[in-house]
Amino acid sequence: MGATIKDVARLARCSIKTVSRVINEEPYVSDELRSRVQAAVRSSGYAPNVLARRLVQRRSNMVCILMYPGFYQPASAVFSTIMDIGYDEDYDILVQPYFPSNSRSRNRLVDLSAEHRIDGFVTTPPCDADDFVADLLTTYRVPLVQINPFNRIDTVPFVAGDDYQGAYALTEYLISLGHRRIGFLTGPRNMRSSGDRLYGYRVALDRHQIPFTDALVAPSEFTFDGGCTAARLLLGQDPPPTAIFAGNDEAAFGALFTAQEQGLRVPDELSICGYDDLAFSRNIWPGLTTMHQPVEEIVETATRLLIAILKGKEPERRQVIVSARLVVRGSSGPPGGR
Amino acid sequence: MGATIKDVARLARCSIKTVSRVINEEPYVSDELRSRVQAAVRSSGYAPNVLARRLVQRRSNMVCILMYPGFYQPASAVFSTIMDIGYDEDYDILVQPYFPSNSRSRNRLVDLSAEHRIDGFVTTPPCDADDFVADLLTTYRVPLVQINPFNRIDTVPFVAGDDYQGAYALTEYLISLGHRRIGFLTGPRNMRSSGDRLYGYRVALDRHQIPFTDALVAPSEFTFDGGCTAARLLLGQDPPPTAIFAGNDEAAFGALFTAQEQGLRVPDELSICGYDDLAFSRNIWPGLTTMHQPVEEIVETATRLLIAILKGKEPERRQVIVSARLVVRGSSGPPGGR
DNA sequence: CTGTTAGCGCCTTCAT
DNA sequence: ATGAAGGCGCTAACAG
Repeated sequence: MGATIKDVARLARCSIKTVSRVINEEPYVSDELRSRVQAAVRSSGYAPNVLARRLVQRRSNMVCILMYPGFYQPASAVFSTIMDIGYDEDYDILVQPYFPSNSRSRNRLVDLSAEHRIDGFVTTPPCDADDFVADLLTTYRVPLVQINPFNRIDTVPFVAGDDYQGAYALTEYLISLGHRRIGFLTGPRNMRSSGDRLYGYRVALDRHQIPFTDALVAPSEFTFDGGCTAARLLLGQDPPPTAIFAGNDEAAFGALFTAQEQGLRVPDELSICGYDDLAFSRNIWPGLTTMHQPVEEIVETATRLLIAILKGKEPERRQVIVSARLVVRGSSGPPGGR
Repeated sequence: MGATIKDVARLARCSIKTVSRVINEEPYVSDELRSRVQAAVRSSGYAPNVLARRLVQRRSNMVCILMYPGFYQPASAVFSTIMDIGYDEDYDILVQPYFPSNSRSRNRLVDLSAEHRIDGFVTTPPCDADDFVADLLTTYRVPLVQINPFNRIDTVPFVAGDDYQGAYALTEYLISLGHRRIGFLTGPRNMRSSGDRLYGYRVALDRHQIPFTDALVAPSEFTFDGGCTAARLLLGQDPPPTAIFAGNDEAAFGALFTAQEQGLRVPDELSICGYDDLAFSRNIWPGLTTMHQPVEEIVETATRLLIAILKGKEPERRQVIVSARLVVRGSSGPPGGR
């Protein structure tokens, strides 16, 4: 059993409050007493009991980030960043899987908020497609920051990528290569970014006087399998598209797989682009051209925003939009390989 | 501010102890009182304060999983499983990045153990290559379960894949296809599984009277870039190997990339196999032949083992070895495409 | 500057 | 079967 504040007080021959002052770096302690306490802390191996502190302060110093399992991205790249923030700010960060509209997920969320264990939440898409999350947290008055929110609510802080701008830029890039028949793979309807990206694609076509064709838009659900199916659909057309812009990288991987399966040479016979720039996108042959979203940065900003709010430091911007950057790799080129 | 146990007691006209009995499902409460309390709980929206409970029980009900950031696998696939266990068993599960021998990581670990916030730990490779972890936790008497431990210590429970068996099986499979010149990509020296896999490869060669050649073994560090470099090295030989067995899937992805970069047809001109069966292995063209390690199962077993130990239910087996299964996909075939 | 007194919300012990 | 008292380890509020 570890030493408690009382043990330290006894060792340092002072009151527990003085010990408390020293370990919390409060002022009003004489240098001499301070160093006596510090010595006592060292010799006893004392460390504050975080649980007791949390109880009396009525704060758990824990935040929770809701993630939809099954997406590649959230994983490794992001965790290190998140946890580092936790360390800096003295928060424990709980990663919680959340399936929208799933009762088990919802119950878990209710428990976490009701039992006073979580000070604040960050949601990632498509978790917040389930209004339950925002409603519940509002009821319990637990602060929430959304990443790429489905609905941008004035009162809820968020950090989002600029999907419209990104999709516009990528489409324009393909057009500049000479492509005219550009297929597009969409994601779930309950995901804002999917809609915004489609819109960026449409506007870019429009600005360059390329007619929009319904038949060139196929649903991929933003998954690998969805990408395969959708790509097969588009490639079956006559004439087939010379380029496919998948609304996210996972779907693009599916499209790439399908193209290779059909013996198409990428990019000579077909250009394929994605969106997100997953860690894997540079590792897949021939390298995926995509829009880089600075996921680490987005997650970090959101988490810091939440913690700032929890600590009562009102940040100047509660709604942040981050732009995406084109990354050209081997999967794109001019139609017909020049 | 939520209702407390006192509020419920007042509403139900009984003592707080009775409320406590009801919410903890203890016996010795009359049916009538019990239902009165339950009604009061509902009408007040009471939920126990987990922080208070943790303090008085001197348990945080939190366990921590140490993961090395940068590996693909740990991520999405695994999290949902882990968190579900947490829900079942009423534990919060903290995922913590850990870099072996890194002082920041170490400090963080000290804090977590010293401040009474974590009841137990699970380590994943190569975190435990740093003896600091086991030493520290032993000192603080915090239970530990290791996944694929670097050193198997009698006193420390673990769950591990059978790397030797798996590598043996995969090598034998390649031999059965007719391969004789099989390259092997190794991982970091501080990773047990790397050594075991190499050993399985050697023994399989040996059993089939194929001479072991040093030049066919190249270091990959179990990363994509490592796989690229190592594959380039092997393919530069004369004659080049007809198959490459990468000690893990990430390195195999690198080898695959390099092969395609050099215009080699996989598997006709070169077979490539990996180990682990990452989620992505089926999504990369032409599909990676690999040994499937049931990662979810391993992580689940380890976590449940830890929680069982924490709850005082001594499990019958404290050291578990799980075997791997061959998964044949498009990246392997007979040498010379028959 | 330093110490004393009260809790935080809950569970444990021991009466009743 | 029920309740009263005490304390987990800490900090907040107020005295000295």
